[in-house]
Amino acid sequence: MEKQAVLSASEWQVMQQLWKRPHTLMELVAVLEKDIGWSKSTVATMVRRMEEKGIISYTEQGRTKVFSPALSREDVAARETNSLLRRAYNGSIGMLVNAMAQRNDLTKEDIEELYEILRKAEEDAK
Amino acid sequence: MEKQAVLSASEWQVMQQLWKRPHTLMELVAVLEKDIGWSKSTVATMVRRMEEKGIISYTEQGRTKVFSPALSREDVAARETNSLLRRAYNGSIGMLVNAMAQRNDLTKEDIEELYEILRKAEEDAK
DNA sequence: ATGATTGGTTTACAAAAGTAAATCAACAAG
DNA sequence: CTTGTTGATTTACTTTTGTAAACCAATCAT
Repeated sequence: MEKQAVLSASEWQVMQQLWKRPHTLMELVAVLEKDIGWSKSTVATMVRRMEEKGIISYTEQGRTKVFSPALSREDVAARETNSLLRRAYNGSIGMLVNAMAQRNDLTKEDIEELYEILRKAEEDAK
Repeated sequence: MEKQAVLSASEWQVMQQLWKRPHTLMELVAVLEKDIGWSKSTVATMVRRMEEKGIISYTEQGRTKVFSPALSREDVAARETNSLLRRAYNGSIGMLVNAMAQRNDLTKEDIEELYEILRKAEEDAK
């Protein structure tokens, strides 16, 4: 079966950091140890595998590697969104929003914001 | 790391069938073999594991088990949606729709449909 | 130079997921 | 009754993911 997610939950953790700015391995270790309790080796393994998969890349600064995302946040978000739409909502964004509305997961503010977004989208479409 | 998805891609395949109507193992084998080329044993293993996890349940008709979903489509969809929103869009549905608009993933019809949905949502909120 | 520190690599192991062959039990047909 | 079929279970192997201990090489401080 083909994967449905671009990134696993763990990979997201690493990417969230790298999307803020590039990090050395040791910088990642520091923040991920603190935030989610990963050991140094765990972080190192994640990083190595992600590099092998082409999810991240690095440049060498002397003997230190500086890692950066090889996928943009926007791109990953869009791909996972489309994948979810296909699987769960027949590909229809309307169905998604409708489902949320039905469950009262939309606040008044959400609705206002959405109107505004649609207005802008129409404008841009012209 | 905690799971981000309620169902794996393979589990979705099984659920898609069961959400149409209950199936016996052999009915599932027939359709999944045809649709996605799974062997009988593969289907059987999937079904057993999903039953163990409590994702599906069954009643016995004589010596045949009839399987049904133990989770509603709506519920699974909502949970995966919220999980995606949190991970990829800071929890904001507005950001999601905006991202799609930005990428021209919204057709004119999508936009019309969304307006309609928002209008109804407001009405219901009253 | 030498021992501690720092940055990185190797090796490892368990759980989950994907995939399926082989086997078994019950029943139907001859 | 024997046997082929049908429905189901057992067993098994591989890949991916999560997690980390051990180990090594370079640099720094004494």
